[in-house]
Amino acid sequence: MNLEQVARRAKVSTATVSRVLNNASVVKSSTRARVIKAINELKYYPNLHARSLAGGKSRTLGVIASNMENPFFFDIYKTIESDAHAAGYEVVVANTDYRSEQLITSVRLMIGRRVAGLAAIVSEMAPELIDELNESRIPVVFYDVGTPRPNITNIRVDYRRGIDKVIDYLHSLGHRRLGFIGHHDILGPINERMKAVMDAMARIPSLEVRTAADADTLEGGRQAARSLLSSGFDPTAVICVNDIMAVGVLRELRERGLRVPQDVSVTGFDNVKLSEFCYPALTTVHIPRDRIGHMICTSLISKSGKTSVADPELVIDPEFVLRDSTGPASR
Amino acid sequence: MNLEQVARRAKVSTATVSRVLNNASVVKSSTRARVIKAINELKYYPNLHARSLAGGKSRTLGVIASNMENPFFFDIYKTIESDAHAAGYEVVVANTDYRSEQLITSVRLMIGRRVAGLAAIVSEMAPELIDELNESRIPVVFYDVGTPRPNITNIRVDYRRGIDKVIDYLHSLGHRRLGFIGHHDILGPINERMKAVMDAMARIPSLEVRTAADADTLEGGRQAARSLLSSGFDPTAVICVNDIMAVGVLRELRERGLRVPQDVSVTGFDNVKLSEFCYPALTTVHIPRDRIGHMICTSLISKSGKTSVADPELVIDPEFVLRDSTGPASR
DNA sequence: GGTGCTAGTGTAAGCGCTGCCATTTGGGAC
DNA sequence: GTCCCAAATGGCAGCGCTTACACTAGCACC
Repeated sequence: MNLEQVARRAKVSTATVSRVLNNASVVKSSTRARVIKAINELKYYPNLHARSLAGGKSRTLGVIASNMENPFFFDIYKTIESDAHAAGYEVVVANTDYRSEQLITSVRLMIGRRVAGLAAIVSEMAPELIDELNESRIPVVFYDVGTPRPNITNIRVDYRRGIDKVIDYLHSLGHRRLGFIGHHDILGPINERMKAVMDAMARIPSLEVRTAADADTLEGGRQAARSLLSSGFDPTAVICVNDIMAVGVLRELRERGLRVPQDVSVTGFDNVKLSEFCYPALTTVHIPRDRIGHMICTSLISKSGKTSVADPELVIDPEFVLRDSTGPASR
Repeated sequence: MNLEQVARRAKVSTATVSRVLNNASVVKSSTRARVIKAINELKYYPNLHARSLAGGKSRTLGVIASNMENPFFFDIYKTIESDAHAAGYEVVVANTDYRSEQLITSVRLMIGRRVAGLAAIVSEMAPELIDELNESRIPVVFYDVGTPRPNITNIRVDYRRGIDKVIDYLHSLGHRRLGFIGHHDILGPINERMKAVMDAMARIPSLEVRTAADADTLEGGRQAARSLLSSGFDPTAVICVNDIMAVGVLRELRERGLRVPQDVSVTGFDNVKLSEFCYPALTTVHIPRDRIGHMICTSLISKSGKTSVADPELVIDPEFVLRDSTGPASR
């Protein structure tokens, strides 16, 4: 089933069918009607591969995320998807599981698909990609990592400020022994969130901080809490790198008979929907995922075609959200 | 950057480069090495569109789900993805948001992409699709809806049995006034879960059931609970169509000062990871999402190529999981 | 020196579209 | 009736790849 058969049936040329399909240029409305009739009768759906091969473009955006299982990433994805659909684009996703090897594979896959734009919402990085990406001439947005370059926009959240807000708040409540829970990926000394915690420690001398890490899942949060606590360390507050892990921590504390916030305070990050629905509701830091999604889409879709010269770095200042999982230090 | 340039650089023909790329047939290892060198030097990545156009196939599976935001769907997707990758396939997803109009769009998109196989993990349906799908000759697996046909495999969970297990258990604890919370999609009288509840009511005369529905999200669960309770109905147990909505219900009850399970029992469905992490942990029904994912992949990948004649209908019997959100009826 | 293999490569015909350019058609204007 | 100029269509060359099929060595054998 292809253009030619439709053309034959409608007694026109393939070019005309193509014009109808792309509702471009002027096709006499009687002709158009005949073609559309043929298309429907034959249940014809254009071969997208042929289309993008011939057209050289693909009206598809690629989204690569570290962990779609975490609603944080998914929320951004959803916004991108709906914006893209509104603009007539499709979206294809890929997961990296925080592995930069997988990032490379995924980027190459996207290049192979000749996507019209690529959003990398990842915290891992692979330097060799920058070159490949640049040569591919695909507009790219990095969220979280990377530095701005021609054709590459960067969107970042000022995690440091977010973490600082959390730590200052906890400090004001008398907390001095803090646990910090991250996922494996965040352990690298280059990581900004880790650094923020460490810097805060330096800034506020009375602070004692221990860290633990595990997978970026509910279960990972629980495991990390377990290893943090069973080391004999006895924090009055646990700061978590995100809400999902915080919910995991909540469970571990509950099972150990520790009350939140009376015995231990817990904080999340991201302000994912779940943070309001868990018990107790999490004190967290809001990251405007919809705004990020919109920014990404705008940047990608406006850029495809035009080669913007100066690509800005956009930094977002996250907002502290007080709920029920934090309280005065108990000891 | 294309095959020809690589060929020129390696001083071979495009056919040979293609052979190397598909590591097919016999290529002298010295030649192969030269080609690979050229590929790397040029940072060449094959145009996937051209590939599938020329080859007529696409080594891509399509997955269409009703609501990827719900981990139930996502878990199945994840399994499919990892199985697919292991078999050298890629996966593309689409969401329908329970709208059959969107289902149609997505299916056509997948046909346009000439996917090697299509998994529809949806509860909505559109009859006209069956024909289109059949004519497209794409192997299809439906989860949850539809009836088996040539080239279409069906996988179902016996929801009725699951619901029955829940109702019987609650009944044995003395519960007589039950709330049933679903998402909008489930309201249709044809829906099996709804029917199961209604049939149970008929089966056990002393039962009184009221239903409420909202979106398939945490917030939707909460809203549905709100409308159920503010109608003046005072259930001793609330049965939820899935875990996510149940967690939403949990919150609403908590905010109304109702204790779970002392005042009201709550049950979920699916046994999503979150059901263990919320408070109180949900009594639920386990649906083996990994098994479903494997079945889908097996069916799709083995089928692509061979035209299996008899496509079985696979029915899964779900298992009751007792946790902390249920207890004896209070009144 | 022929003949018959096989292993390794090259040639070229599409795959189903799009987009440029050429061609036809149908009215006015004269 | 002629001429001219849109408006509407058709023809066809690619897009970058795969895949018959054809071809060339190189070697063993009679």
